[in-house]
Amino acid sequence: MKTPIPKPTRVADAYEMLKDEIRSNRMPPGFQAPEPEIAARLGMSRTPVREALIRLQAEGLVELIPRRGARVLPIRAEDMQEIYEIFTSLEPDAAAALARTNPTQAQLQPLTDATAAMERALDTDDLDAWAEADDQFHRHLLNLHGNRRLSGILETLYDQAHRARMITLRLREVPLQSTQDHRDILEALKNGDAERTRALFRRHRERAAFELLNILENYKLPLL
Amino acid sequence: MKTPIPKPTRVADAYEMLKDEIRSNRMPPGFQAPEPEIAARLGMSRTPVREALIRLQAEGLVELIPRRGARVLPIRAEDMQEIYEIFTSLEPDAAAALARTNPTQAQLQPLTDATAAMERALDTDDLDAWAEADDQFHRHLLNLHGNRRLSGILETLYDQAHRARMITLRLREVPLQSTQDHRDILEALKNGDAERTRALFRRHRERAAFELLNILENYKLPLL
DNA sequence: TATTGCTTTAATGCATACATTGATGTGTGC
DNA sequence: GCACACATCAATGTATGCATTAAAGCAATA
Repeated sequence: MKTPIPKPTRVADAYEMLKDEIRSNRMPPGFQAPEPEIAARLGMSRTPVREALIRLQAEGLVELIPRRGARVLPIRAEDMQEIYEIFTSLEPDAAAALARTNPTQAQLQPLTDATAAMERALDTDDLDAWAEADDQFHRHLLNLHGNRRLSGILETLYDQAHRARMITLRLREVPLQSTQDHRDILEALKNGDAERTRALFRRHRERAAFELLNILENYKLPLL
Repeated sequence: MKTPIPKPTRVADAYEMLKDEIRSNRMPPGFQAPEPEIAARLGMSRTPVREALIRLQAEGLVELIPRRGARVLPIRAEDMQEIYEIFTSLEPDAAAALARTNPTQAQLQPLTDATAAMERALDTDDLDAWAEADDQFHRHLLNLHGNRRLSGILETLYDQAHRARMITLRLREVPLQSTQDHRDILEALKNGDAERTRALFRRHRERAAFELLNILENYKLPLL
């Protein structure tokens, strides 16, 4: 029995390409273009592009404005506030639930690896790698927890937050504390200490939100 | 300045109609039909139907199976478990945050009304009205809290859970406890007691999940 | 110059056409 | 009766055409 590999179709291509352009800020916040133009750029007709855009709109990355085309959503401090509030609610509970299952070292390996990668990245001053590893930690944690809907929701929000994080990444202190947070959380998970895991995670997200929002508000970045 | 009223377009119609059919179980879990058939039934071409279906898929109500058409997702106990776990994480925090703002009686009026409606519905043995009022309570609460993304996420999940709730509504005891929960939560909100609000809400959702899952598993309902 | 109204332009929303390709059914050989 | 190859059918994925209508440009007027 073969696993049905979803054949890459044009809609899927358009979706991937556009999402990548947006995440990478190559299509910056506020960028706007009519469907025909995007279609031309992607070398396909309007139909698959339109369908991809509908998905991206549902995921909160673009806005479809009648007669004006698709607009890449701006990065507003309020949006990040909303997003981080949700992180702060969901992730600590998910992590605590995972801790309660008394996961084995082997199971936690992806998290150990991600944490190690974060530390390595700090040593080599590679902030992009750091951000990537940080992301991986959070995603793997959710996978381990196993609630697929929860994963889906949070991944959508990670995508939304990604651009802001990349922009602010170099405007703040080296993320020593954040890296240490991960180390601590991992430790609590290994010990199966649910309450400690939850508390640590909550603090982790509260701090992250505080830092991010400070930067966004102080620097008044050109995010529209 | 006039508020731009989103003119009802065919896609929007298709979306609303299909969503309504699904929520009401007129298109029952497991129902499957090819796009052309749905389009014919709605009296429009495939294009708007397809676009509506893409949205509904993103919202977890249908599944688009290549060559087989759109399929209304089944109601599985595991899905409800996932959903209620998310409720249990998000709503208590949101309610606690609201309590922390020391809301006035006037602000809480929609919740008072909803609670009263629940009690009235119990008196008159109108379970549908009860469910409706229950829903309203939760939605209004989120509105008051103000995190739009949070509202969006939870509303999507309410929709997903709706069908299961309606099916099980008459298979369980009269929801006295649940109604009382709302009364208590409202009281805690009025008192601005964040921690009590959170605790009550969490218990409320935990109990609801327990009951719902029990019914789903025991009755082995034909939900596929 | 600012305002109003008209003309032009062009993007969307939708319908339709069509090629591709998986699913279904039939017939043949064993 | 069963398996397999093949022919048929039909649904999707995509392209394209077209009417509608908002936006932008322009002109005439105050």
